[in-house]
Amino acid sequence: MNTASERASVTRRRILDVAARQFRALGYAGVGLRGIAAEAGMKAGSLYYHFDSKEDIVAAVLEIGIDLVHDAVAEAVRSAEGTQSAEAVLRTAITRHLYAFFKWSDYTSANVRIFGQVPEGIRDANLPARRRYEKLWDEILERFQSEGLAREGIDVHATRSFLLGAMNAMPEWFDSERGDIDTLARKYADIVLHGIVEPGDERTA
Amino acid sequence: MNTASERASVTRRRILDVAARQFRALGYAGVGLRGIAAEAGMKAGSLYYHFDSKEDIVAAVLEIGIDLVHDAVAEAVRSAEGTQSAEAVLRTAITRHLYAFFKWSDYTSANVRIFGQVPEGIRDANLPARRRYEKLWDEILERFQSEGLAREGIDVHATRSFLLGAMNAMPEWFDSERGDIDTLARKYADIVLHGIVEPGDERTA
DNA sequence: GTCTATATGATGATAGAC
DNA sequence: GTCTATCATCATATAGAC
Repeated sequence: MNTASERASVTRRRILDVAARQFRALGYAGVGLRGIAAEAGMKAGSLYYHFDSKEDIVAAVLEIGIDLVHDAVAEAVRSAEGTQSAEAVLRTAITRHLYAFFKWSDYTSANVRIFGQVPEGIRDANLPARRRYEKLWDEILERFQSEGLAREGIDVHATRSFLLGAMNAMPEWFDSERGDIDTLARKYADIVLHGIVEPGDERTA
Repeated sequence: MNTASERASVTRRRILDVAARQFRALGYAGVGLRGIAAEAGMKAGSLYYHFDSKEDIVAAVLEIGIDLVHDAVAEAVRSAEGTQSAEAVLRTAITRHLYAFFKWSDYTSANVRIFGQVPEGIRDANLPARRRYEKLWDEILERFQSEGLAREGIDVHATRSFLLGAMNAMPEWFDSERGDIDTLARKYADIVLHGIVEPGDERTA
């Protein structure tokens, strides 16, 4: 790679960083190319050297948003799968998801928030990445059933949707000044693994 | 009430129904007054007979979104509080929340999706209603602790955020053709109450 | 109550200078 | 690579006829 295209890549990434942050905060239609350009240090027309359209920009943001969190969780799961228990793998996956979500939260949060607002073609293009990530979580949860650890009646699909929904809502209220991700991940894992009720004879409902 | 103002109220409500549906799908900035007016069977200028501004419309949608689900859950909780167990109350609350969320999902989903996108003044105006609803859930969860039913280390605030986040994500994937709300509510309650892992000697993580 | 007409400004996108 | 200038279209909001 020569210097020119390297620098082009850096600029491209800076534009996407800005776009992700603004899409997350303002929604798809709430973000204007003039606003993105201003925060990236250029004029609106200059964006078209790096991207073909606003849709092109948002498509890139959506894809990165899923890929970042997928790779973070998949890497941890693949390396732990042979040696660690299903419970340990789930705890690691939850921790990685929350870390990724918090760290690159602009891209992943933008994906969660604006996915339903973008033009249909952009949504369709992002669907395979989403399905792939959901499948990863289904495999993590299915181990509990194949190893006979799951309570009867557990629905993997409902459990995955429940857990991802809970985790994805985290950036809306979590304050990193008042708590840390590891502690939160442990609390979330505790709930989904064992629930809030002390086991015993209280099953009177 | 005379006939004129009654009909005005009906029209006002029809406008809000349309606005809630569009805000939910397209985000705050993605909705235009022309689009709302068209679907409500009038021209954009006519909206100003019923509302002062676009902000006025979205403020009403946000408020209704919280109030509907709050009243549905609060009514069930208050009537069951003296006679039913903490677990039964939680199960009822989850069922009511999911029903309300599904039934009036345009208003409540719009609130969840666009709350972060509206002008700051509108957000601030909706905050008391949100806080009130969160407090209701905290009280439901605190009963487990005050009655000694909760596992040690349970964090009410984290649990409430976890549970509300999970439930609020439901409209994005739930298909009423393939499942019913009661079954889903039971699964969600089972997870948050007892977790996915069969109690026993598997605590090796 | 709803209409038309309009004021004023922002939007995505393009063309061509530098 | 970034700029300026521009186009056509859209936005919210208002005024006044009916």
